[in-house]
Formats: sequence, C-alpha cells, structure tokens
Amino acid sequence: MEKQTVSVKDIAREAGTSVATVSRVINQNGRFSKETEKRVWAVIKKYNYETNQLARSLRVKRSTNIGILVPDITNEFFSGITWTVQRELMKHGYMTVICNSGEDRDLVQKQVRMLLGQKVSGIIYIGGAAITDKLNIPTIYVDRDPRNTTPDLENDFELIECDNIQGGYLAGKELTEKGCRRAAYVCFNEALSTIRKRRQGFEKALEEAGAEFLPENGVSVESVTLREGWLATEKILRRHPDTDGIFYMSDVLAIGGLKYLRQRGISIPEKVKLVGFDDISLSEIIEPGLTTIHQPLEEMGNLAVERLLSFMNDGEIAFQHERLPVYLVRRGTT
Amino acid sequence: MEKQTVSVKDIAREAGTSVATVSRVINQNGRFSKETEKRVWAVIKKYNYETNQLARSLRVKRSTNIGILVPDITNEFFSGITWTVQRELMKHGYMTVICNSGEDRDLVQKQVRMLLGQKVSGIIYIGGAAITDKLNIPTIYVDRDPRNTTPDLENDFELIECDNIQGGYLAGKELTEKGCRRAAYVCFNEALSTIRKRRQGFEKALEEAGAEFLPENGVSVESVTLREGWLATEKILRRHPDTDGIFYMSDVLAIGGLKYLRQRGISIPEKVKLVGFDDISLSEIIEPGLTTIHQPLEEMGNLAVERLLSFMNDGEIAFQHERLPVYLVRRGTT
DNA sequence: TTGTACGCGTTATCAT
DNA sequence: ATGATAACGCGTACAA
Repeated sequence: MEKQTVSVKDIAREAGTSVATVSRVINQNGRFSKETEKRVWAVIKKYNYETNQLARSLRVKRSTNIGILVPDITNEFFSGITWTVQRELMKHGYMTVICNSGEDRDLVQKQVRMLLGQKVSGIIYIGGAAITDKLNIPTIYVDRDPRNTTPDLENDFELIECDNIQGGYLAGKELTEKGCRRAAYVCFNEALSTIRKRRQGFEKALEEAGAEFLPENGVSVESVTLREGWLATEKILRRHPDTDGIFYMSDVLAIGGLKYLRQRGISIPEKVKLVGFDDISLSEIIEPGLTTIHQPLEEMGNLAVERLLSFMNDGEIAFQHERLPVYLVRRGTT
Repeated sequence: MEKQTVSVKDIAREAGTSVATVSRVINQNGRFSKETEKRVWAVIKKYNYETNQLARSLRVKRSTNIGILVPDITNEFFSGITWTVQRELMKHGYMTVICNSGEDRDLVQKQVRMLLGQKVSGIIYIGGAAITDKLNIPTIYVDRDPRNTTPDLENDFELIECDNIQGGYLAGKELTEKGCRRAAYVCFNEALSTIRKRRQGFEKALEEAGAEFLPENGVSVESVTLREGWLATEKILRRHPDTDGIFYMSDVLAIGGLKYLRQRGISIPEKVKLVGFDDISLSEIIEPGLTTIHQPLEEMGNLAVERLLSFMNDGEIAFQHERLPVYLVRRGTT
C-alpha cells in the first residue's frame, strides 16, 4: 500500500501554513504572498495531492459533474450523440458521467437516484422515457418527449428533438413517389413520442398519395438490433407477401431487414423499397446504400449542452421545445 | 423551487428520534425497535429522502461506484464490452461511471483524476493505453497491455486480453491458405500492444507460408473509422496494385475497405481477400460477410468484473494476465 | 434500544 | 496575508 490519501491538512503542515491558505492557493481565492504560494505548490507537487471532490462538492453543495442518461449505448445514434455532448461539456470544464440503461425502466430510476445522490449539477437525458419523478435540477431532454411517461411534467421542461413527424412524412412520401402502394413499417416501442410521431407523418404521406395502408402492417419489435429487424421483415412478408415498401424507424432495424431481403433473393429496390431513420454511418456503407432520414446529431448535442449551460449558469429557464429539421438521404434502397 | 435537500437531521426531527437511529435504520445496522423503524421509514418516504452519497462516501472512505475508461464508445467492440461490464457490476450492487476518451491521451489523465477524486472503489480500464500514473486502487486492464505507456507498471497489474498473436496468426494463415501471396495489413496505433501482437502473429503466418511480405505494405491509420479504412485501402492498392489480401486490425476498418473495393469494382474475394478483427455485428450483415477474428467480448467483460470484485472484496491480488482464446469466423471475404 | 458527539476533507467566515 | 474554526451530511464509537 502507498500512503493513505493525503489531505490539505498534510499539505498545510508540510508547507508550514494553515489549511485555509492551502485552500486559497488551490482555488486562487483571497490573497497570499507569492512566496507562500510557491511553497504550497511545491508540497502539493511533492505529495501528488489531488483534492477530494467528495468533500469539496459536499461543502460547496454542487459538483462539476453532469449526468448523461442514454437508453442504448451500443446504438451508434446514441453513442454518437453522447460523445458529442461529452466533448462539448468538457470544453466548459464539466466532467461527464454516462449512464446506459439498456432501455431498462427500473435501471433508469436507479441511475437517476445515483446521479442525484452524487449531486451532479445537471442531467442530459437522451431518449428520456420511463422516468417517474420530476427532476429538480437542470435537465435537458433530448430525442424523446418525456411527457408520456412522466406524469408530473407539464410543459416546464426543455426538449431538443428532431422533427419526427416530418421525418416520417418524408419517408412515406419517398416510398409512394417511387411507386409503393402497399407499404408497411417497423417500429420499436409504440409508447415513445419519437415512434408515434414518425408513424403519424408516415401515415399522412400514404394517405395523401392515396396508397393503401393496412394498420396491421405495422410491426413492433422488442429491441433495436439487426436480428429484430430481420425477424420483423420476415413477419411482414409472411403476412403480406405483396408488401412493396417498408419504413424502419431505426437504421439498425432497416439494415437487419435488408439482410433478410437479400438472403431471400428479393430484389431491392425493384420489389421492395426501404427507408430507415437516423442516418448512421453504416447506412452509407451497406449495399445497397440505405435511403434514410438524417437526424442532425451534432446539432442536437451541441444545442443540448448550450441550453444546459445557460440553465445552470444564468438560471435561465425558458422551457423551450426545440425541433430541429431532418432531411431525406436518398441511396440505393429506393 | 422545491424544498432544499432534506437530510437525516430533518428525518430525525420529524420522526422524533436522533440522527443515529435514522442512520441505523437506513443501513440496517445496530438494533432498534420495530416501531421506531416504521416511523422512520414513513418519514423517509414522506419527504422522499435520498442519502447524500457524497457525505456517505466521504465518511466511509469508499464509494459504491466503479469507473470504466474506454477509448472509443462509438466503436461497437468497446460499447459492447462496456455494456457487459456495467450490467455485471450492477448485479453486485455497483454503479458504473463510464468515461469515454475518444483515444485522447490528455483526456484520459483528466478522467482518471476525476475518478480518483470521486473515490471510486475500482477502475476497469478498457483499451488501457496512455496512462502515466500507476493507479493505487483496484484496477483491471482489459484489452490493451498498459506496460508500453505506463512505465511505472512492472508486472503488478491485472490484465484481461484476448490472444492477439494467435488472432493475427489465424488471419495470416487464412489469407495464405486461400492463396494470397502479397498480403498487406491496416493497423491503428502501432504503439498499442494489441496491434503489435496481431502484426507479430500475422507476419509469422506469412513467413511460414513462404509468402512475400513487404514491410512497407502496412498502413497505419489515424482513427478507427469507416472512412479511414476506405482511405487506407486506397493507399495500399495505389502503392501495390497487385495486393491480393488485406488484414485489418479492426472490423470497422475492414468494412470501410470493403466499401472501397466494391466501389472500384474489385471483386472480393477473387481478386482481393479480406480479414478483419473483433467480429462486430456488422461483419455478419455486410455483403459479402466479413471473415474476421472473433473476440470473446462477453467473457472478457465478465472475467474483468469477477477479478475486480475479488480484488476489492477479498483483497486478493494475484496480478494475473489472462489470455482468452480467439477463433476465425469464415465468411465471404476469403 | 437510543442519543451524543466526533471526524471524514473542503471551503468560507471572521478574526488578526 | 494568514490562521482558527464552523459547517456541509453522514456513520459510528461510546455512553446511557
């Protein structure tokens, strides 16, 4: 074992001064002579002292940590936005605590409690569903609208989302314009605001085009994985072999579906056309390239941080709901 | 604003007892009457009290948090192993603080300091390169051997890695057995133990097969992205148009390379054969399926947690270096 | 069974 | 410019 945790007291003793002075030097508060400062720094270096953040946060009643809640870190969309947020927060001197829930509602609760117990000064809640308590610290919701699952929330919360309705609409429009008459969709959790809005826009587009829309042509999967996309596609084509277009509400699902169609020798886009959502990097790489709805991931992350900072610093609480535009990226599946 | 943070003192007052009793009830220590326990719990519920982890950890000198350091959360290999570790730690009552460094050395240092300042009880260091200080708390290194970059470390550290030499060897063997005579490789950071070992095994296989190996046929990329894989492949083929096999030390790079070859109309595997490393889910989905070296991601994560727990609890420090077996997954690129 | 009082490592206030 | 000391919220030894 090395030496036990060295504290300001140790530094003070060694530097022949008091703890108050050491603290002042460290935080560059108050005044002190150049000479003692030198001495203090020297001892700090010598003992490799690091201030105990626990004690510090306890004392000042706030930490310099921000919590990020994310539903599925293995999905590139979420890991990408998480990374953006973390990088941006860092520029402003904040450390980031990433909590992955794996879409587990109970776990989210535990994680929220941990973050609160840890006295983080803010929370960025990506894919913010399934929280029951209203948070009393600065919080920015990103991607999913929490109102469905958090009854306490009225409109007094900040939300950064993309235009999901428009996204769904663009997807539907692309399919019908390319000739689809019997389109289906694959969604994830129907309770999520993102999913509902995307479907809403999708249905509107089909309706406008006078395309037949079979409500039972929607399939909901258990989790967002390639395999689930594969299975969902199989289910759809088994039920309605004449399906000529599928809208997947996540690129990961779409790519799984693409795989199924290729294995079955079903030609894309001639026989079946596909549109995804998110525009993750794979979508460009896969063959044929996946036509999809691009989400402005970076902008969402940056805006979230910007809002959180002004929330925390200026205390500004506008409770804005920002809706960022999306656009269609046309590739080989339509 | 809601009520300010409620503490044990508040609970004690309201329950008509002392702080000591409240604390005992919460932690189920010592003895107390069933009756007072009831009363205390009731008040706790009523005020929605949550213990301040900062204060608690400060007092008991240890937290129930574990830090995870990971170099690139957007890479499925790392996010997958991170998720496994987190899930497993949770089962044992530990919360997890994920720190993504984006392969930034300076950032890693900052994050380590934060974790230490946060008094985490342990650290799982995935892809553990670029740390200068020796950690004085239970630490398990996963994937990368830290000795190259952490001079202080002799052999007194725990490491969980896969058999990288064997992996490289299997890759080289596969290529030569399928007829490659002029193979190249694409690596990431040549200083990393994983990379060096993979290359070592690869070269050995080529040598055994009597295949020509051009040292300058290795390309090192700046970051592990699809784009970098694409560029590296272009570079290789421009330099040596007769290259007939490429070993990518990460699936992400390989898939980027695959894309390049398809765009150039170079037939796979007839003209050029490819082998990747990691076996991420994309590798199975892509067309043609990527032949790659499978890393036992789950086992690595589980073992890391197991070791960390015995390190922390039993104080058992065997400083073992575990090397888990890998195997080749043959798909369409060879 | 329960309460009092101290200490964990910091920072901030008030003296000096 | 510097030092003594209270306070942050909690756990626990000791006393009752």
